[in-house]
Amino acid sequence: MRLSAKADYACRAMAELASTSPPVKAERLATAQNIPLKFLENILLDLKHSGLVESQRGGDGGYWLARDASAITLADVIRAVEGPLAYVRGQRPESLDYTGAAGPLRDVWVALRANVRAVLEEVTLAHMSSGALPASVQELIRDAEAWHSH
Amino acid sequence: MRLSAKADYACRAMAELASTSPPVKAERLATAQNIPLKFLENILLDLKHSGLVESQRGGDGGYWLARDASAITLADVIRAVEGPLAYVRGQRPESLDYTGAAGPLRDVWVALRANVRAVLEEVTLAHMSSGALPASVQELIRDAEAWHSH
DNA sequence: CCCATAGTCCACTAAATTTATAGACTAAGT
DNA sequence: ACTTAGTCTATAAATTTAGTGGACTATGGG
Repeated sequence: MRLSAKADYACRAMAELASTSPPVKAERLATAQNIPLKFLENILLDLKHSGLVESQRGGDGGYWLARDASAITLADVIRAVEGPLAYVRGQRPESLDYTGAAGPLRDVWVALRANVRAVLEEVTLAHMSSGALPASVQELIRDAEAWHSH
Repeated sequence: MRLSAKADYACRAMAELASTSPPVKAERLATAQNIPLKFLENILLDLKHSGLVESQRGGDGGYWLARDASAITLADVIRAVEGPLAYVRGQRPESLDYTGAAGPLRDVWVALRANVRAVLEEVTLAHMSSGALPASVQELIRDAEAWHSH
């Protein structure tokens, strides 16, 4: 399971946007988050087309969130630049059909997506800029670290 | 978040292997699961190099599981052909370092991976061939379907 | 014991996607 | 008018994914 650089950049740029007073220039986001400027501009355009950010041109221009940071989840951001949250072989889990022994696999992918959603739909940009992640997510991290120290 | 065709094929081939008496020829797996034969051979080679399957050449050759189906998880299979279970920009979550407002993002990716693991480390090939998925996974599916019918 | 055959093994090519860049254009402020 | 900065299209480079051809090897028949 892989998350693209584009999605990672988008999340970082949005986190930065959420904690800077608007409007914010693309160049500032690029240097703050170490993202190639031109690539970032493409991403911001995707985000704008999805209605997550708004912008203004000109000397005093820049970008800002289209709605409150608490009303934008990471899932929204990722979907804006990558399409569906979780897909297998370029298709949605439910549109795959498996024959023979692989039958149950479709259900596994559905479960997998549900668990991906459980994280990405919960975390908002407000969580990001406050630094306090939702309790359910924090618990996952604690468990993961406990696991790791074994 | 995307799972490659290779990983999907590998899981399907292993499910088939787990429910056929050995040795099984690559061609049989390919037709049973509708996978390009030559591509499947590459995948089987990866699986062999990871120690998940064994094989024999010659007229009466074929492939079989290197250990019991209940001791091989989908996570094992995916790691064998794709590398780390969940990675971002080609790197493991914990090796990324984020500055400024994106700081908490690293933890989000860790949580995400934990939740991916919660599914893939639980499901074994024995579950696949019996058709009975683990209870925790079944619950996720029920919730996902309830969600969908809204 | 050697040959023929079936089938695995490996190196390589082709296609697709992702990542990144360049430059022309448009709007906003001074 | 001039400068600054977003918008958009095209395209180039790099990486990943998908797919193929042919060499190699064990087995069974003669």
